Amino acid sequence: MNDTKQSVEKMGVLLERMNHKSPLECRVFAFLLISEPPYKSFDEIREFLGASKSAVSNAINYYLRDGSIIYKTFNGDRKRYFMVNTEEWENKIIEKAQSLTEMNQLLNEVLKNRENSEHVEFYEKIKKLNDFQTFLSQKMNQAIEEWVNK
Amino acid sequence: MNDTKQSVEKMGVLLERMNHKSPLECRVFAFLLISEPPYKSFDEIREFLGASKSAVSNAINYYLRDGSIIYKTFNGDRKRYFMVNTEEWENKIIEKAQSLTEMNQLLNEVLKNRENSEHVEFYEKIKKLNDFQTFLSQKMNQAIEEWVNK
DNA sequence: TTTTTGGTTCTGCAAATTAAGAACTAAAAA
DNA sequence: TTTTTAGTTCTTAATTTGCAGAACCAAAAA
Repeated sequence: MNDTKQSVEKMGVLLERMNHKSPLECRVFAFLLISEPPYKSFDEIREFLGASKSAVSNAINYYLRDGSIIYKTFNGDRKRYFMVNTEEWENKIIEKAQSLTEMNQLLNEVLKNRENSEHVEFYEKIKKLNDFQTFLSQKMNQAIEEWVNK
Repeated sequence: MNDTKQSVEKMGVLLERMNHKSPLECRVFAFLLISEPPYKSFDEIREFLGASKSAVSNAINYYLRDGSIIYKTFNGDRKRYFMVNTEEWENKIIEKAQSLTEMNQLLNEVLKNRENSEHVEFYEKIKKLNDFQTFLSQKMNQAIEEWVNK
């Protein structure tokens, strides 16, 4: 149990770095990832994390809207039980892999601005980076497709 | 010129999202990416951005330490001229690409915690995600290697 | 009908971030 | 030697973020 708390903190920190969300949001997600059972009620989450209702409510609703978590209910129990939506997570992985293309946008903007630049060698270096970047994006898309149709 | 200001803002925003640095830091970098010539003095940067010396000083020193920018000097001119370090940028692209492996760390932590879980189907789904994730990381590393040794 | 449950929304505070401004400094120029 | 240049560092102010606490609300239970 205390073990679980430590794991939640550890994974929480990882999530903060990866997903760029607030500490509490990350801990909510981390908890749902390793809690047994993998679905937990509002109040169980709140109590485990020792956080306020408002903070938990906002975190949960953020994830619900975003599709990262879903909830199930049980007969004769008014509570909602929240759990990680693994289907959506696959999409998130794909998105992340494709986020390399943001870099492409940037590099293209640079190239556009430098079309008529006197400083050709700088232009060429940026172009090279763009080629590398494009190459990686392409390989990633191939890899994703390969996995999905299999 | 005003065009340049707009481009700097646009790229600045992109950089904020991608690199998670402060607005001014992002604008300094954006400016160096498209300024003509591609090297600019402290004061030229400060003036173009309409920012304070302290803010510009801190931004520049951040990037210098981090390797993202370098400077050159000219005979008979005491000023340093700062420019984007394209070599380092390639490394940054690689780092970013490899950050997919952070996800692996997380998924492994989840699996470790769930080894003895009753909820096998959830475990299996996470395992599947981990396999996907591992597959992508591997393909990414292959792609990087392929590009670098070529 | 009143009370309880399962939350949601509003208000406000504390901490962190961001950047301005002014005082400062080391090296070069005059 | 004094002054100027090219920044750096320190202090402070303004936002922004993250969250607690309390008031609130609709549906279900009593």
